[in-house]
Amino acid sequence: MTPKTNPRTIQAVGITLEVIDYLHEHDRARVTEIADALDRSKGTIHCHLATLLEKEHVVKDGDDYQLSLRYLELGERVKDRLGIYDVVTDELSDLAEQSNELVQFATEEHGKGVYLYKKGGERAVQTASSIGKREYLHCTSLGKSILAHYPRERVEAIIDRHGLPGYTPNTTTSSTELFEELETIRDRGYAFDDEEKIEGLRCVAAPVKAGEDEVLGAVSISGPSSRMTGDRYREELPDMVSRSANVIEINAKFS
Amino acid sequence: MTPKTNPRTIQAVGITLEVIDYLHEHDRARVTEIADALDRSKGTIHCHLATLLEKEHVVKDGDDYQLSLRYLELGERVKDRLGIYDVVTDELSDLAEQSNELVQFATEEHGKGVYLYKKGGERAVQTASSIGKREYLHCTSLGKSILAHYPRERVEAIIDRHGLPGYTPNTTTSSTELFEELETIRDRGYAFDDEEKIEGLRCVAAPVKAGEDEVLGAVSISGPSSRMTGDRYREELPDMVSRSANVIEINAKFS
DNA sequence: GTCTCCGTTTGGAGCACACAAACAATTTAG
DNA sequence: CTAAATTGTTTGTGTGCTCCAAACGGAGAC
Repeated sequence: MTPKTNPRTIQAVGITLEVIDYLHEHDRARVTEIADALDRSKGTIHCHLATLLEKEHVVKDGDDYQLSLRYLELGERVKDRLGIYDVVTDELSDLAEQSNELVQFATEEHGKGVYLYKKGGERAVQTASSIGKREYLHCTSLGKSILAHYPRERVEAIIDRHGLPGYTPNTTTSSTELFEELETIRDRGYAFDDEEKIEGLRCVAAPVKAGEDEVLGAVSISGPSSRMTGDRYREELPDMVSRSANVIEINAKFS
Repeated sequence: MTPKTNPRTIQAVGITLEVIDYLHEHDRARVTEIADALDRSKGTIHCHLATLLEKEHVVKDGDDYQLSLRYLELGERVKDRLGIYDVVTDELSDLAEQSNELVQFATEEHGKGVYLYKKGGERAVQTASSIGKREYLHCTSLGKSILAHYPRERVEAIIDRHGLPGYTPNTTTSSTELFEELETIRDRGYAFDDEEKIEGLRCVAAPVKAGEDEVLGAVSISGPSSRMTGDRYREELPDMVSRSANVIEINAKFS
């Protein structure tokens, strides 16, 4: 498919990024701990941390290292760049109140869905996902509603990269099946997730588009299967997410 | 003073961090632009960006590169780690409403003040500072109220590193003078900024402490000198920030 | 006291990185 | 429309940087 001679990559930088990821996942860590985890010598990790410290990307507290507040700054900047963040938060607050369920907004990056905002209604389910979390696209309503509006070759590239892992009996793991489903979703305007990622959880999602081709992200409502039934699941909630997605679309144009 | 043999640092990592900083400051950039700015060859920057891309720390849009949403995730995690973020936002909302001025919260890192939250009251002044922004400590009320509770040698280390640059005629640029002022602040419990950073802007700040030694940060109120006069400037507002700082202190213990 | 575990430093060998130059693909000039 | 000028990308190459292993020094543990 893609002959793609591997682009030359820099080992030292790779190690540092692994160190950053490790600190991200463990909050704080010491030299030996990281060295063991990444299978590198203590001296190597020490040098990398010293570099990160000099550039103020980490903070040293005794012998513990943690990511510095610089990442707060970087995160804020990335968030501002999105442009639609404020619109999304406003609209999703309303939607959470209306539906009394968990509502979320996600966008695609590097072939995965990235959750940008979530807001729980009064009786909303708790989920592990939070801001910045990454998730497969093929097994969530958010993901499928985004993929439905991508050109076929882009979807194929994503499948090539990440595959179609199955989580429950309902997960779509065949690409031909997925493409059929995406077509239905594109025509209908919204996507369902009937316990495809987590058993007992049903979701509905609608895409937020900018123009004809570009997809900014998607809005979803999630709830326990016991509450997501009949007309509510098949009509009311789809209407609600579609309306919300539309509101965001319109407001996004003016920001 | 500090013989401090320079800890060995990794050049390649340094370059990548400079690339990240450049992308942070310019939102999006191309290879040649970055190469020129950092005075490196195109090929070099290309390799670094390729590495960042593979590790999904940047996104490529045509020939433009930008920081990926991964930094949103990293930023959220760093924010969560602080632990007092929610307490601060709640309390500062109240304080902004009460005072009708700009209120801010900052903490110290690498010898600079880092703004974590700001909230404008109804008539609040606009400032350039926003979340994550770094500022010298010696010329702001926030900074001075933090420094006042640091041991002398720690303050000296910070002065050694960053100096005492002057911004207005009122800026304290002498270290002996600064130490005298810090003593007064420590005894009094709050700090003033009388147009020491920006002409026409006065501020009051009080520290948020955890135990005897540790300083979590500081709360400040800022406003135009014309409104910050007499008893309001000298008594009312200091009382308000002190009370707010206290509320945060107490709530921080339980989180 | 010794022992063991840290973090840090050092020396050295191998190869990875940064450069320059060639290449390809667009865009601009004319 | 062609030619020239910029792009981004690739490749080859030498140097000097990185990574490792081992030694060092300090902090607890017992």
